[in-house]
Amino acid sequence: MTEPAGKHDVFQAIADPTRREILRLLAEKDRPISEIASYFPISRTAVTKHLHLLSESKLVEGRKEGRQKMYHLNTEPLMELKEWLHYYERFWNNKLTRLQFIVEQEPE
Amino acid sequence: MTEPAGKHDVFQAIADPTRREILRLLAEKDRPISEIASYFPISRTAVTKHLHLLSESKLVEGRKEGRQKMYHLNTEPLMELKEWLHYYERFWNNKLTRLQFIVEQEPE
DNA sequence: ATTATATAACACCTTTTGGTTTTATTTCAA
DNA sequence: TTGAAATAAAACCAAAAGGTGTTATATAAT
Repeated sequence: MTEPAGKHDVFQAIADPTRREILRLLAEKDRPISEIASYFPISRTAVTKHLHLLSESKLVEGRKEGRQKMYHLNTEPLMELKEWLHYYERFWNNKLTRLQFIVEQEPE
Repeated sequence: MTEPAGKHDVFQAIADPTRREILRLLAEKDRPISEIASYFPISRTAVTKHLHLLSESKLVEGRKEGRQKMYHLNTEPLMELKEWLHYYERFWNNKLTRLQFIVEQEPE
């Protein structure tokens, strides 16, 4: 039981470069939609859609604050990604082991 | 200069569950197209397309072997993902720090 | 009260994605 | 050499993705 995943999982969410950039912006601090949108050449509506999708995958949360909506980063879902990646880490380890071996064999 | 990325980067490549499953299969061992396809309910042609895309992002390599084409996993491009993830690791660390604090405060 | 701000909710458009089927081409095997 | 196996290549299709613009609606500020 790994979560229903609904249709928009983390993998989907981070596939788009604009969305990754949004996450980056929210990593610095919480920001309202209009501020986020100001960083992109696309329409505010388009940014809102990206935020909705990121919301679905729980990577961001929005709270209403006066007349603006503040968005906040939530990295917890990235754990799934980390775990997924971990499975493939042994391949790198092998490579590192091999690299280590080569380095150790190198003459002065 | 992080690579031209061509249009199909790693993030895109792993966004699709079928493709992730293909990677999983190739992690066990090299396999020919038909064998890979046998694990999915979709057509062999569809699987081939996924393999092409994975090839573009260098996550797999195919070599012709007799009349079949063997595919091989290459995890190196996943490094980019790992680095990307690493940026967000500090948030987890913060959470762990907070958790640690809570646990330490807990009475016997 | 009125107006400007910030967002939400629609309707709509174009390209990409993920899939199909059909038609070659190459290679092994009988 | 004739056929079956394995893939490649092409044309096609529906749905989703990423974008647009327009029209509400709620909130602040004057």
